Amino acid sequence: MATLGDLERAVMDLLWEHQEAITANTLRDLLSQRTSGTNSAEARPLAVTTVLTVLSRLEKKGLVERERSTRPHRYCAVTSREDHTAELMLEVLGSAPDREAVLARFIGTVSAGEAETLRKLLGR
Amino acid sequence: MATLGDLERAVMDLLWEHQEAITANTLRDLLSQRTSGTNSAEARPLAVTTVLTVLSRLEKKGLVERERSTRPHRYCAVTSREDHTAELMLEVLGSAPDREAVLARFIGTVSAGEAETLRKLLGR
DNA sequence: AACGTTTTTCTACACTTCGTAGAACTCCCA
DNA sequence: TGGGAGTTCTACGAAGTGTAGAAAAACGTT
Repeated sequence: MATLGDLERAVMDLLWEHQEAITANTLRDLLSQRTSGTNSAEARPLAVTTVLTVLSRLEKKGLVERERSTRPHRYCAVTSREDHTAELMLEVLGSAPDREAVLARFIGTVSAGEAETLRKLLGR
Repeated sequence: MATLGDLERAVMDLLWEHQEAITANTLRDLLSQRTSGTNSAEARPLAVTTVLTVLSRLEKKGLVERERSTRPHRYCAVTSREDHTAELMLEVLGSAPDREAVLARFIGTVSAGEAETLRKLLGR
């Protein structure tokens, strides 16, 4: 229950960037901007229904919450990106019977600066 | 390119448990054992071709290597489970623009014993 | 060299997820 | 109460996965 598709991912990224809840239309516009830079031929923007479908799926997955009170519904991410990512990492780690060995490998790969941060976070 | 299906996962787990390369038939038997405990009605064991299909797919994904020299081919995992898991964790972390914030959340969740291990691994 | 057995590859199908969006329905304002 | 904005329903194609039969290849034995 972890992986997201490309579009789902893009939507989550936008929701995470915005602190405020936003509408499907706004999202559609933001998505168009995002891709117009990448693509040469100005790809056709997505239909709003497409965005709404994706939002519904994300809602079902528990990643997105919607305000039904306002007329154009507004959507926002349930958890912050950091929390979500950290949770994912734990999910990956969780399935291992040898957590410490995994952590050892993991630590060996983070950058020096990050190692320093970790040291501070771990205290003393 | 990260997620595995249930059967793929089960096969990888068995390959990781075995240090030696093993055949599809052996795997089939091990898989049957594994499920017979869980399931009451002694589910029908998998066909060998099923196991072979899964092994081919895992090979294509670069997770499994096969010895073609011996007649019943023998299969083994390319990387250890720890390495694989650590890599997955990095993959998850990698997509974050705020790696340190993620690490902070992550660290906050590991057990005290693991935190101790991490402290040692980080040195001084 | 031919046969039967074992092993591997090919082909196939059902089911799920995801991107994509039209059709149909619901709301609300003028 | 009619029309436009918004939402839900329904649908379809592509990809990935579990599953395995059919066909092909390889090998040991006579």
